[in-house]
Amino acid sequence: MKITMKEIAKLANVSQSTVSRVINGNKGVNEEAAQRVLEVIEKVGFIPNKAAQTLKRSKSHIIGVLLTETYNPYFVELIDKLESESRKRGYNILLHVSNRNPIVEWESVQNFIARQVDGMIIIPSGEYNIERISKLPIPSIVMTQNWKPIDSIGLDHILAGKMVAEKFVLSGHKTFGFVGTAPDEKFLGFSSGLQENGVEFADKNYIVLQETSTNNFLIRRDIDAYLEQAGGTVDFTCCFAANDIMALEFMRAIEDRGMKVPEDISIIGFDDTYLAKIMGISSVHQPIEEMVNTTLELLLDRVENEVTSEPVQIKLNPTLVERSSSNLKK
Amino acid sequence: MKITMKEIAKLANVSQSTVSRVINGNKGVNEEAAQRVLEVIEKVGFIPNKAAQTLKRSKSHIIGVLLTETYNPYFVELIDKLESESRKRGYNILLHVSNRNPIVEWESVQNFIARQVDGMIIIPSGEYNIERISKLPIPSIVMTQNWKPIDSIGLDHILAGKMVAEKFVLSGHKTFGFVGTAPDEKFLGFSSGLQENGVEFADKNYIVLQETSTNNFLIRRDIDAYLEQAGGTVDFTCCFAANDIMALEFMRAIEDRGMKVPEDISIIGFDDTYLAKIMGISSVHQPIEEMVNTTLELLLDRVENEVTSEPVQIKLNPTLVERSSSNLKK
DNA sequence: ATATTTTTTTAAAACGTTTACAAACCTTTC
DNA sequence: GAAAGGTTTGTAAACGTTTTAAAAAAATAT
Repeated sequence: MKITMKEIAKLANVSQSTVSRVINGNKGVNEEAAQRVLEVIEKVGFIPNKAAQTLKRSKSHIIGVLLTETYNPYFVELIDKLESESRKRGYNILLHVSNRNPIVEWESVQNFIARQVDGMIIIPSGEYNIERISKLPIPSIVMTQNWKPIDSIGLDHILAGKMVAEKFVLSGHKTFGFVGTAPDEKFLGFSSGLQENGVEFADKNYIVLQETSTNNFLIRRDIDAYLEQAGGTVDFTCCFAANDIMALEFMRAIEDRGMKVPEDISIIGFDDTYLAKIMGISSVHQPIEEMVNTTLELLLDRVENEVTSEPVQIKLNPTLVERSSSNLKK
Repeated sequence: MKITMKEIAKLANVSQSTVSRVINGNKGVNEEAAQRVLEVIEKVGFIPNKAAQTLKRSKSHIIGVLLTETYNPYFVELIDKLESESRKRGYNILLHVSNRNPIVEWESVQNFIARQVDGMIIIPSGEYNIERISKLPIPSIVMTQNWKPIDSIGLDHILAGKMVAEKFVLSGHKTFGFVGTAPDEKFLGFSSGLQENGVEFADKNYIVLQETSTNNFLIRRDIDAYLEQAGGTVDFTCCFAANDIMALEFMRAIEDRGMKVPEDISIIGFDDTYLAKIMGISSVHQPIEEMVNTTLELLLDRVENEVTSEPVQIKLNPTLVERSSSNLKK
């Protein structure tokens, strides 16, 4: 039923290995014979079986990409770029989404292995599986945050937090808010940045969001809950949000309650996704293009050159894109 | 280097075929031997090579998913659901993005074939490749719109357009706007819906957006251009947008110019993505869950049961979710 | 002419599985 | 105690490629 190199060989009156050579552009094939083979291939529409190639070559030209979630447009912009850049380089993308479930995460990694991926790009759900992933014989790289004993690439979140803190302080703000899930490097940077500038972050101004991957409406729910409990207002004049959706939802929530952005409250988000651009939200820029290119370069270098140097942690520098949601001094 | 069934066999003191039987849970293996095999597998962490399995079984358990673009959150919600549901059913996702380029689209399909996917789910860039895709020996299904000689599933866009038209008319509107790329079924339904209700759509109220997949900022640019040319205002009191982003961008654009939504203009978007939910935009709902489930059911039925009945076109019914961007009569 | 080198071709062994078939081993049963 | 039956096991072929090693053919030199 299915057409294979064997039939091509028969039709072109050569041996199978000759067909293979032609397909792979190997030297030492008579010009005329090669022509005949190509014609037959064209005529019958033969497409080589990559499962067989993978088996024989021990190379699949597949990259496993594991996302935590898709509700954040940032990850989507990332995967879009990843797909096109990988394809350009001759690799295809096998996609998994862990929904921040460490068990699913590990299963996905196992699946990648079973599928013989040449490399894996992982946005981890936490540190749960980092250790064992780093021990795998397959090149793997962690994106969007730096993790320790593994190749990783990400913005310098600490620095980003500090940068925002400094901006706020220099613009005259005295009280500060933060929207995010459990305290992370962004928050760490933010609060220590405040300290370095002689002010203190007040814990009650931390709007804690439940960690969630599937349902972004919890964000608004948690923000509303916070605002209700706080009496419909807020004890700070500027606010840093851990991503653009949070920034947007926070903005909508306080505007619904009559506060004005940026007059009453300045807001800065994170990721600089199209959401921030559309909505005019100031945001810490993620250089997606640079990130993807660097990631693929490193990963494919490991894949193709069997380099086994120490894992590296690549930190990218944050920049702030100012829009109408914040009123900052230059 | 790489560990195979052969070593497992040796270590467990059985033949390779026995190992295979154990792994696949086949009957006729001595309980004690099976136990031994499982222990060895566990101990050395053996994972069967799916490339070899694919080759032998002529079944990859991979589904090729081809998207046009990712800027529209609707497609993202779709792919997220597709990934999780496929995984639940034992299939993995190979992802391609065509960026509405018919050549890339066809290359992706060829790649799917080479990769031995069991089925393909395609959001097409147009009709360019539909014909030849429908002729492939691999089950394929087109999503989000109905296309003719191929399995397809999508909202009834005509009906959706009519529904919106009717809603607007019944709510007392007399002038109507539309935001979208080249006229499609949504617009067709919308304008014929108006006609059926005794009113006419004025061509000058069609805000034409350049077809684009990579850069959503063109949307705002085109809307601004239209508004400038129209003197900063608009000749209609209600507007239907072909997707939620367009609705959102249009809303922002007219609000920036001092018009009020919904007091001056009612807006209804399309897809009912989280964007619409967050921003309070009325929108025609896409039943993503139902769509994905129906798609997979049909596709996997074709894959697993070799059913070769005629292609079907499945039409889903639109419903309208009303939010604060429109002021409609019940 | 033949010997030598070079080019082109083929046959066959892998890659890691699954599976049809046959062999070996137990039980029963008469 | 042998025939019949059922389990369990192993051998080997196959899936569709790539690639090595060797054979064949062609080209060149002597």
